[in-house]
Amino acid sequence: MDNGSIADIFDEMAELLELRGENQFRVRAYRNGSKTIRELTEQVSDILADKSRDLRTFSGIGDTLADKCKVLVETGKLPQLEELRANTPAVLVKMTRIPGVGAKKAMLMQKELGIQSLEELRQACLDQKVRALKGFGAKTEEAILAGLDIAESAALRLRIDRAEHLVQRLKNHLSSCTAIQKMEFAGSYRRGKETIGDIDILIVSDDHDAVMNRFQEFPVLISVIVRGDTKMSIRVDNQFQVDLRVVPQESFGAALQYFTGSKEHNVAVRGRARKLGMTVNEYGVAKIESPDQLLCGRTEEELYEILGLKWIAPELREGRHELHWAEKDEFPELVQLGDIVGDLHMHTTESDGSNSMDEMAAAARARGLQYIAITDHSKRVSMARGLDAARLLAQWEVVDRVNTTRPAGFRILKGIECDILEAGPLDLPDEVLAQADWVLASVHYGQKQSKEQITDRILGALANPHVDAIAHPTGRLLGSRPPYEVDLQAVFQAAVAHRKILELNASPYRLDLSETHLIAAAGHGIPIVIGTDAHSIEGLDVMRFGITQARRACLTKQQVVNTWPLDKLLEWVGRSLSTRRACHPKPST
DNA sequence: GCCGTTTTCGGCCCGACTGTTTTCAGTCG
Repeated sequence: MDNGSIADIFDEMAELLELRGENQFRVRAYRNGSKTIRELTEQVSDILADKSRDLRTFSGIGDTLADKCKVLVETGKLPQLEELRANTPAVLVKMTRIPGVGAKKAMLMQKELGIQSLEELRQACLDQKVRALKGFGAKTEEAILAGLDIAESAALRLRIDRAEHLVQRLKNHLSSCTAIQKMEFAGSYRRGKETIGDIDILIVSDDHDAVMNRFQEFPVLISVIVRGDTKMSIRVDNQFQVDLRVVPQESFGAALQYFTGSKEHNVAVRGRARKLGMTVNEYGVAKIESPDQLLCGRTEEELYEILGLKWIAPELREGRHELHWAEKDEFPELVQLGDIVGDLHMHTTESDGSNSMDEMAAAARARGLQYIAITDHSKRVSMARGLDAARLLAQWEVVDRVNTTRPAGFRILKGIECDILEAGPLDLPDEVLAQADWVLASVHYGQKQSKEQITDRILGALANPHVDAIAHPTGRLLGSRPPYEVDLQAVFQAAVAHRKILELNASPYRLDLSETHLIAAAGHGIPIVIGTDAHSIEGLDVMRFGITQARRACLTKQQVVNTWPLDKLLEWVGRSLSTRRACHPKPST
């Protein structure tokens, strides 16, 4: 059983225990354990197999959870979970997805009315049976009826690019409101997560009503969920939720810190504050004995400082190691967009891109890049008019010619995104690949194959001396296609053995490798290339999403190969500017 | 269920808003 499955089981335990009204700290313990397991860079089974190691050394894992891990790895099942499942009607979990319905209300409705499905719940509301329950009323019943549709489409999260678009629209809409003195977008959007569950807006203003009235006029607003003195939440056209808070100027930093989260980060920050005799809320920091007397709160910097911490980049606020780093001011030097000097994954009109090589090169130069690789598809990707050997060699002749006329300080690399065929071999012969400056290998077909088959295909590509990197290594499309089955541990080991690079595909549709996988890859010392996979000039601009993802995975400039000068990169992959790979074979280890 | 520079027991982050209540529980973030 892999770590993800164990983590899923702990999450389900937490959900079921919560439904049963268990101690909230016990529930949180399962969630914390799940998070720790999910983010481990080694397999739990490997750690358990090593007698000199102990799972309990990882934070959040104690005697009980360590035992449960052992049972899961050995038997693939957890008796306590089976028992909980058997004794908890499945409809309860579904009911809690209705906004405003939590464990208590769900339990009560299920028990008193014998509800077995959401459809039965809908009927009970229509029959006005729900409003008769103790603690319920007409308004609650109406809210449940309205929320049933939302529950069906729950788990909706926006990709980061779509969230960015919504943020821009909100900014444009709100910026005309003169009552707004200051505005910032917080939450998981500010932390740069790959998908966003809701948008949080923070505003400083003396006129709360004016701000909220303007917010209420947002063109795609569907409904107002709540509106109080300082807080307002709306739902927009695609059921997505946007929260707005109006805070005083002197609390802006504390509020920004609080609403940026993550929840786990905030729990850690507040826990630290308590140990120091202080308490933190969204208005500021105070001593426990005089909670009304704020010590600070105007900026995030002063909030962290009073707790003995350096300011923490939002991308790092996930309740992992960031407080330890902030305490000692020993942060990794995170890669930045300005560090990027090359882009090694892009397409042109030769395959399925919409701009020519010349246009892509000019656009890359305009963005300050020093080198790019043209990596059109190989022939297997017939839908995309993939290149066979003859067309590819012809393209490379053009590249050679263009490079002689280009100004110094910019170079196009002869590249290819070569398919790893269903049966295993690469889509182009070695003698062709040997003439490339840069070879990406990737899986596009046969994604339903078994874990062994797909892993073998990728391991085969890594063993090929002409391949430099594996592109989008898990093949996922966020929100629409799960990753294919692949043994990434084996891929990481092979990448190390063959000195290969792995891609972080910066497209917001992919962001592949994921943050957790990047952390694991970096832990193995594997260099990462951040590629845009651009299919047009505009596609080059998705580099920023890749950078954010890399920063969340704590990658430094040194770990990202397209921050390196071209000479260093080519030396690393075993080529020189003037000679072919055949003359300079890559070392085998 | 986890954890420890006061602690192996007794804590565990904190506030806004709503609806159903006559002072607060439930939900959410």
